[in-house]
Amino acid sequence: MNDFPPAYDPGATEEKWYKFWQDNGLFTPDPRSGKPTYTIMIPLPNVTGRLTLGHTLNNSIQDILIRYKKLNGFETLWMMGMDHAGIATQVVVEDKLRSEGTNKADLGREKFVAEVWKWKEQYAEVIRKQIRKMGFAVDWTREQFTLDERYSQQVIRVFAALYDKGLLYRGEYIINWCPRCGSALSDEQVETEEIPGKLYYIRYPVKDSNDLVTVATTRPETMIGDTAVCVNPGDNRYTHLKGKTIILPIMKREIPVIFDEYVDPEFGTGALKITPAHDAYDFILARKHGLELINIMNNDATMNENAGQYQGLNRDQVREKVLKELEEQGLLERTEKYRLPLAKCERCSTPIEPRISKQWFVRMKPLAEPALKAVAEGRIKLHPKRWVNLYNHWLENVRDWCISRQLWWGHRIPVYYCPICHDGSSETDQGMIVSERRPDSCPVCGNKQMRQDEDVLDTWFSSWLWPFVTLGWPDETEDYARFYPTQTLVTGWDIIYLWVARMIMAGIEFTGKIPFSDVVFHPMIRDEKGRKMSKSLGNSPEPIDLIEKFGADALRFGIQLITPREQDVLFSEKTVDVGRRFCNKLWNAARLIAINHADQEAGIPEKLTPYDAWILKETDQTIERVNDYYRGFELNNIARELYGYVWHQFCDWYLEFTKLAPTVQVPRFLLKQIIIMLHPFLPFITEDLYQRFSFGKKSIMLESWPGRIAVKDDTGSVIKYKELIEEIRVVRGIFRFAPKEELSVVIKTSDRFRIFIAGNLPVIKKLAGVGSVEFDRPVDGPCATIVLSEVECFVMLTGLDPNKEKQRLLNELSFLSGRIDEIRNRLVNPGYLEKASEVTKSGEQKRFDDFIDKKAKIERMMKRL
RNA sequence: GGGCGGUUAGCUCAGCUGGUCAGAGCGUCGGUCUCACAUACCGAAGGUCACUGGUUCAAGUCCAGUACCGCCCACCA
Repeated sequence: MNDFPPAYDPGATEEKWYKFWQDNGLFTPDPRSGKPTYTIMIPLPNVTGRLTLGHTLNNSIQDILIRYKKLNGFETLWMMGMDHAGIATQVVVEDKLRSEGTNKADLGREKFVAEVWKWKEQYAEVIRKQIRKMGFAVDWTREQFTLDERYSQQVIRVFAALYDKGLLYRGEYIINWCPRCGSALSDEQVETEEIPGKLYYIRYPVKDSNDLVTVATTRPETMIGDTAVCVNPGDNRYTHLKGKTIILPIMKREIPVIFDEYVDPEFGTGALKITPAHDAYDFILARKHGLELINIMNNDATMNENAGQYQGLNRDQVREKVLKELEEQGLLERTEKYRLPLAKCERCSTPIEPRISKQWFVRMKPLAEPALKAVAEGRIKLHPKRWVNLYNHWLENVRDWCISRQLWWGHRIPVYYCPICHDGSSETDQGMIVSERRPDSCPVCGNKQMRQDEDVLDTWFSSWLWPFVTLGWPDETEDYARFYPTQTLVTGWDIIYLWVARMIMAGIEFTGKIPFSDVVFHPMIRDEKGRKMSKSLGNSPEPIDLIEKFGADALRFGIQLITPREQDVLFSEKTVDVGRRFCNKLWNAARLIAINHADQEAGIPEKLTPYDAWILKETDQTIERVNDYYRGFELNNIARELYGYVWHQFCDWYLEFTKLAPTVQVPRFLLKQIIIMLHPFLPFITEDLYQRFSFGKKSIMLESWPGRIAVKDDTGSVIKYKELIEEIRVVRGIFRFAPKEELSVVIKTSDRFRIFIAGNLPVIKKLAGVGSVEFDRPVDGPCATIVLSEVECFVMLTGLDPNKEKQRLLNELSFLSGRIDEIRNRLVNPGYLEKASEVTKSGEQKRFDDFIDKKAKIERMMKRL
């Protein structure tokens, strides 16, 4: 057994088998096979960084499903690819440049983009390595990147198509502006956090009177851009302000008082200052009431020329100065503590500035309707179901999607402006062309200096096309015909809006088909104390480190084992260690079979030993349960089920039996079934064992998933035998028999079971430490009594204290009495008799009889002590 | 302000359509180096299933409310 070491060493096998699979094209499907297809699109990782444990969880679920389906005869495709991740990537590259003492402005657009490409190449390789290490069966031959040439062309095409359909528009609106990234963000790319802040009460003088109106605001600095004060028309306190003009303090600007139901009289003073260029709702009010818009900020959130003496200062500095000045003028009435939501950039956590800006938007309502229907009609199923609520809520209230980004890294917007004909306004399309290709000249004036829009598209504007562009759409390619629509999407719920809903919309809109039929949401990973994983806390382990320490299989198995269905995962290394030990257990079980059953066939013979029949029945039940769990995507329960079956049925009992009953026939057969069932979770070790045992196919990946096993033989004797052995072990423990002391037992039982025991004496002797077995002999002297149905077993207590045995029996009796009373009450209950099913009733009755039986026997045994 | 999820042994979690559902793993304690595995084996202890009502012959299991924990959405400055 030199080549079968007693401990499993993942490091020695993993790399080899991954290469083996890849070299043999096992990850690459054949579109021309007649098999049904099963496709999963990987949620494209950002090239920005390395994969986290979250990816490990996410991807291993997909790998398990892919491998399971492949074993079940499907032509499987797991599409690999990465996302250019516009802002995220640009941010990190900018940081890198800064640390090198340069910046993107110095480089210029072209050089900067080239720099990002270099970065991308480097990090894509890190991600690929991580995926290989984990054993993921992604199809490398089809790998794609959202900025690949062909992919980019389709993104641009889609932009033009949406424009032609009237689903795109450009306009000046309040958008979320990240001053740090210098770009617009979509609503979904903003995160809000509640922070302690203050509510400032500021007095605004009324023109031509001594009146003052007090407004409440959390952002006093924006008053520089105020263009009105708004009150509720039903608010009696302010009716006298009708037609009045306010003198805006500091700026000395005259602004009107407007009336709108929007204002809540209960909040603050009931008077609201309106800053249309820097607040989303103020902007809407301004449009409604025809107010002036004053933009007071630059791109980096410093004040511009409209801010007068404050020009050049940043937001915090202005706030301080404005407050100071107001105070000096006696216009700051008071301040109070207030918790307010602060909107921050998802990527760099800089506070968002709502800002007027000219951007491109997608009209979402028309896209949302069919997407809602697809889920409502069950054509797309979400797992767990409860996510449907969230999905519906977002789509029913969907707002238009701001897709332009003021970045350089991304798909440049295919819009061209004629420097002569286009007047720069957003209201007219004069001199503006939306085109997949750069137009040679302006179709109106013939000018050849057409200028392309400087902006790029939101990353998600490319990734929402992922399921079909990767397969060749819009061309009717073989891949597209065979693998689209895909089947399962596996993702975290955090991108249900950003990605899932949008893919559904895009799929239906552009291909006319739903892009996938099941969406499996998995929880988020937290550390063992329930904290979010983050770099700063240092609680985010590197998957690669864990693989090196425990093995990839161990990591995959452990993480599935602890992933709950409804709650976040609390991760700790301990769980990976459980996986590691499980692998070692499996390894050693195989090793035992290799030693003891080297020459056996890996099939089921005609005639079974009772042990074979018993374990085959257990195996069959396990297969059934595992299949059920797969149907509901309950991978945690599959891991649990297989763990329990392999360890506690197969190893603890069956393999022990095989040592004592050498006529057993199915160890090799079972080993083969077991490693096939475990293969989706533990690809490396199972392939390694498969090859060691030469089970037939070139790779375990080409095997077939175990079918159900029909077992006709009665397995009752083995089950009873196990119980008897367990009970004797308990007696050993209670009476502190020395480990090597051999017990003498006398057994009274039915003829059948007596014959069974007599024919299998080595088993009870070894597993229960029994020296002599006698049947039906009168028992004399103190003994411990074990009562099972049809069996009485007396363990001779030579030299031991019978009082302790009495105590045990008393305990047993009191337990039984409790159970008997409980069931009796039920059985005489008229409601129960009327309503319980026959199956239930007969089961209960049988249990009742068993207990009564046991009790009577124990009572008899008590007398004997 | 709406909405969702969770609350079961010390810890992390299973418990589907109400009647063997009071479970597993880890941890703890006691005992074994038994020739596949001490990365193991054998055994034990530990919970009135968050709380309060209700439905039912019968409730971790269904309903309502309460309390904590977590999350999502929302234009109250």
